[in-house]
Amino acid sequence: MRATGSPSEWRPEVDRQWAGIPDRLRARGLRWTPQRRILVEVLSGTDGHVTGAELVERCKALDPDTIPSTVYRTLDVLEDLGVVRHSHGADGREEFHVLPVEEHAHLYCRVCSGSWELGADDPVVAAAVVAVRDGHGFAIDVPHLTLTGVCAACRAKEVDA
Amino acid sequence: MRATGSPSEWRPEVDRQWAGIPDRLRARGLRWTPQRRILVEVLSGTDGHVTGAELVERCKALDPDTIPSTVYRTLDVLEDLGVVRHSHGADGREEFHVLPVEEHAHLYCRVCSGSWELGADDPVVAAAVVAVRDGHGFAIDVPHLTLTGVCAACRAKEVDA
DNA sequence: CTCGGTATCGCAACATGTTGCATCTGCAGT
DNA sequence: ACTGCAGATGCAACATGTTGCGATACCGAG
Repeated sequence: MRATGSPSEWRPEVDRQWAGIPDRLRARGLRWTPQRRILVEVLSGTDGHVTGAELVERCKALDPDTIPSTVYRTLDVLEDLGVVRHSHGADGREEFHVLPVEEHAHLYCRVCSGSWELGADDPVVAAAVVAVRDGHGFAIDVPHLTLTGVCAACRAKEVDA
Repeated sequence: MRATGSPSEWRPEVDRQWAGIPDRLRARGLRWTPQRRILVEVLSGTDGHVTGAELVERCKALDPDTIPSTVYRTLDVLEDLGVVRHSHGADGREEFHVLPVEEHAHLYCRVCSGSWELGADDPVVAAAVVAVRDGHGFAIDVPHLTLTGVCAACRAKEVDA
């Protein structure tokens, strides 16, 4: 029974995650609504990071009647489901990561506003996580982490000035 | 000429820092205004962390005509002067540190909402700073750093559940 | 297929900052 | 003391979320 009547192209790993969401909601006594469908549609076409405001915009593109508070509340629900994760960027704004993505932290340069990812498997990150856990009993949420500072390029320039 | 005509008690280390602010502003072509005097007065009586909103409230207590945007703009100026530093708490809200305080990062538990300080001289922090600098050429702003995660106590409880 | 409970929605008000602009004022120079 | 002007202020509008509440509609049971 493979590909029986499947319309457009079928990307198993990706689509299966989104297809299961309605039932995963109902299994928790939650509901599958048109508004949630819109947001999930937007998320399924999103790669990497997005701000809350960006998601609201993209939902409005699909449905001009989109209400921001509904989007934010749905994002909370989806975070409980493990579909997205949020962190706060260097400016304090919300930033959402669509899963599955490799867990990663961010480096943000306050001089040039540039941003880099730091994989959770980066030796530096891994060492810090273990050190904080052993030294303080504290388990860090790596993906929630943004390190603010000055990047190599900007540091070089500052020396000149 | 010691304590000549000094009214109330004189706390050299503390008061001198605040007393120098007007001239430090003028030296940069900036101005010393009543609104700034109010904010500096509030800051001089503040210990540790405060949110922006809290500072606005305290200024309003001294002068009901206080305008929030003026407070925020003055905080920017004072940050340039090195009088305060800001970071973003786990919820993304602004958090100001009144100097001089030892540089420190924060641990924030997303389960119990507890918060702990982590000194810049903490071996874990120091090691991470050096590692990121050597590994990525990136200089971390330690005081801007908030690590979100789960504290030891809450981790113990989660195992039970 | 209808019904009822309750999760969700839409909306309005609020919280916390940020920004543009016309007006005002601190203060350096005379 | 007076004056000019760049730096500050006040105000209003906006950006990004959050929250309370009454109305709506999803969906499991009968």
